[in-house]
Amino acid sequence: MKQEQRNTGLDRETVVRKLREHGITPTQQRVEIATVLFERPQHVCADQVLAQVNAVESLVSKATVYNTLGLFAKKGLIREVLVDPARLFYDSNMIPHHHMYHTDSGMLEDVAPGQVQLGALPEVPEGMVIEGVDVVIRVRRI
Amino acid sequence: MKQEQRNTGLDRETVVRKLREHGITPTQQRVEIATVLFERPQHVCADQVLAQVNAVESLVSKATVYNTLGLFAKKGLIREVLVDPARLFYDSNMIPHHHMYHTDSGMLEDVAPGQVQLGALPEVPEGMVIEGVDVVIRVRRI
DNA sequence: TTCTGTGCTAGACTTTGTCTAAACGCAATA
DNA sequence: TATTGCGTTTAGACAAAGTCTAGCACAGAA
Repeated sequence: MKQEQRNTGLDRETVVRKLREHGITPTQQRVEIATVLFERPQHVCADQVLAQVNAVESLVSKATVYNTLGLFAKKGLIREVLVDPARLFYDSNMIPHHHMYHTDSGMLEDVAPGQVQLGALPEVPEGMVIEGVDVVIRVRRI
Repeated sequence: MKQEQRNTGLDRETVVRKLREHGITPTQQRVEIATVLFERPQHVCADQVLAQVNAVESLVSKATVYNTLGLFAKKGLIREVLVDPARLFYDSNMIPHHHMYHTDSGMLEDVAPGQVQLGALPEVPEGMVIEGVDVVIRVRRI
């Protein structure tokens, strides 16, 4: 794999710092993937990340993309979004928010948390903690 | 395929009526599948339905199970539940409710709608309607 | 230098779900 | 009774997302 920096808005140092802040050892491959993820706020699946990372030249393998996305999600750098039964999406926007999913087009939109009033959550069983609350508003053409 | 009735709580006529009420032609296979789904309120994936339907003798093919579950969901007889990235679950309980998902065990629990106060929903784009709002509370062991 | 642990990789593999082409079933018609 | 037609079912091939395995590379410690 090459050492050159990808031409992007986010510089390498910022990405490396971000990884370190989340307890992730910043390897070449992880930095490449993180750079793609944070180029712009977006919803992506593993396949798209793989394609974007390797767009110019082959930098990262499929296994590493899957492993890395899983690691990033576990470490709280990105968030899994379950809307499409066929594939798992990842959201690089960690500011709390919900989603609106267009079932006919597959489009996924962010919904500001203020736009959905989520009140009292139910009791959580003893010894359990809430990992997250996902709200997905499914919409379609009339 | 055999004509015998499965030994269950719900009788065939009730199931047939239920299918008709949802505009579904009640074929032998569809009745078998619906019977399994409504034996008790439960969350099942296609694989489990396939196994349960064919537990005693081969009654329904894989393709038909998948097609039928899709049809039932489209017609509003059952509901798709997206919690596990690896497989699609179906919920035969159509009374509005939410879900609590145990990420470490894969267990899926119902949450009464009253336990989550969902307030004002966001504006829906022109020409679109809300198909449903899914709330999933992900919990895990401390 | 050798050992140990972590990360990366190609490619095989698994699993869920879809597709296809043929056969079936049943009702309506002749 | 035979025929036609349409929706349904089927076995098995297929597709696609994601996981696993075994080996290699590299860095730090002994």
